[in-house]
Amino acid sequence: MPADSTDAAPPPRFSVEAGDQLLRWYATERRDLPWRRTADPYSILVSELMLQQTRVEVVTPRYQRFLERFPTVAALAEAEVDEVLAEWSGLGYYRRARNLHAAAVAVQDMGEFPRSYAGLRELPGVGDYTAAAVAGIAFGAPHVGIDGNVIRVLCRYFAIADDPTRAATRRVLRAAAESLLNGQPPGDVTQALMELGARMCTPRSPTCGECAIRSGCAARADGSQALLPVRKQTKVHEAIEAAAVIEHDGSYLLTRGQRVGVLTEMWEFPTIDSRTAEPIVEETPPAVREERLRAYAHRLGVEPSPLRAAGTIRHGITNRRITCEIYAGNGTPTRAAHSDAPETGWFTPTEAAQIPLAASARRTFELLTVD
DNA sequence: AATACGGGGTG
DNA sequence: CACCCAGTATT
Repeated sequence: MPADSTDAAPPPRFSVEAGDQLLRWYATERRDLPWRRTADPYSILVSELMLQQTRVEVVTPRYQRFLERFPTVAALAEAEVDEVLAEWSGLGYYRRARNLHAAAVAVQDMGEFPRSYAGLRELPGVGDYTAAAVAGIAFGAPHVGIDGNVIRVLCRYFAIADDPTRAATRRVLRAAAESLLNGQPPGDVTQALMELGARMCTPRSPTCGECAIRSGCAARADGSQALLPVRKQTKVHEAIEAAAVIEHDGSYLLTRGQRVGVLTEMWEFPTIDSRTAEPIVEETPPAVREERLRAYAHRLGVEPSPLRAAGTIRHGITNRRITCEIYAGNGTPTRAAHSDAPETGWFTPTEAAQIPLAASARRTFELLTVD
């Protein structure tokens, strides 16, 4: 034991006054978001899955559209996964869409919507945060959802400089958050903390002078708000790809299943990189890239014309930054694809808008029509 | 505990 | 361009 263990700091807790200040601020200043207008657990679950690692501004229009298409658990459970993925296109983290569909099927099988943290936690795609948030918001259960916003607010308010990804730190944060549950509606506690994190206690340039709980904030007192929460840097890998845009009678060749762990069910243009059967690396000359792409197209059962360089798109998938060169030309389906080739299809741009399309492919379509 | 998983908005 | 977002599942 360290020698100073006897004067360890008391566990951080909110005062009753701070809790009142926070909840009063939330009651008057909360944004009118669509998922705050419903008490339907299914709708709230949809919003929470959609909001995982995705900003409110991006989610809002997509949430409305999703619920118009799949208005109930039953409607979603009866839909095909492909329909759900198509509706999810562009939102990223496509496992969420499959999980949401599977969760709807599970709820149908259970006969009723799980109302407890433990019951919700069993649903696919529902982790600690989402189970706590839905339990509190939809059912008034005494749980606080702790997401990135809440972690930031708590680490600053209590000047917690420990790594918030550590289990011990998470326990401290949870206890601190739950100290707000004293007589307050749990759903409002969660959403008030998140709202504060999104509007005042922002990652950069927080507006501490306007914050509802600035008087008790330890980071504001010592000026450490810009340094909290602490985080370790993530390493980003550079990657290079080449994609073939092959047209035939107004339709374009797309594939899916060409990658291993990523974008497995999303349609893309045929793409090669350093790890594919027709590899390219940074040093590969353009003529060889074009040749490898044609070889790939050949393996897909297509006889391509020579391909011309048509531009470059930059995009990122999680920890990779990708430079993708586009090579465009014509091609004719000639025979069956090689047995281990990925799934292929020909789509007009209109048809492509209705299938699960990776964002890079959407960007590529845009690049072509702008020319 | 570390890593993979999308995509986009923002300073 | 770096950071990071209403995180989860897997290793």
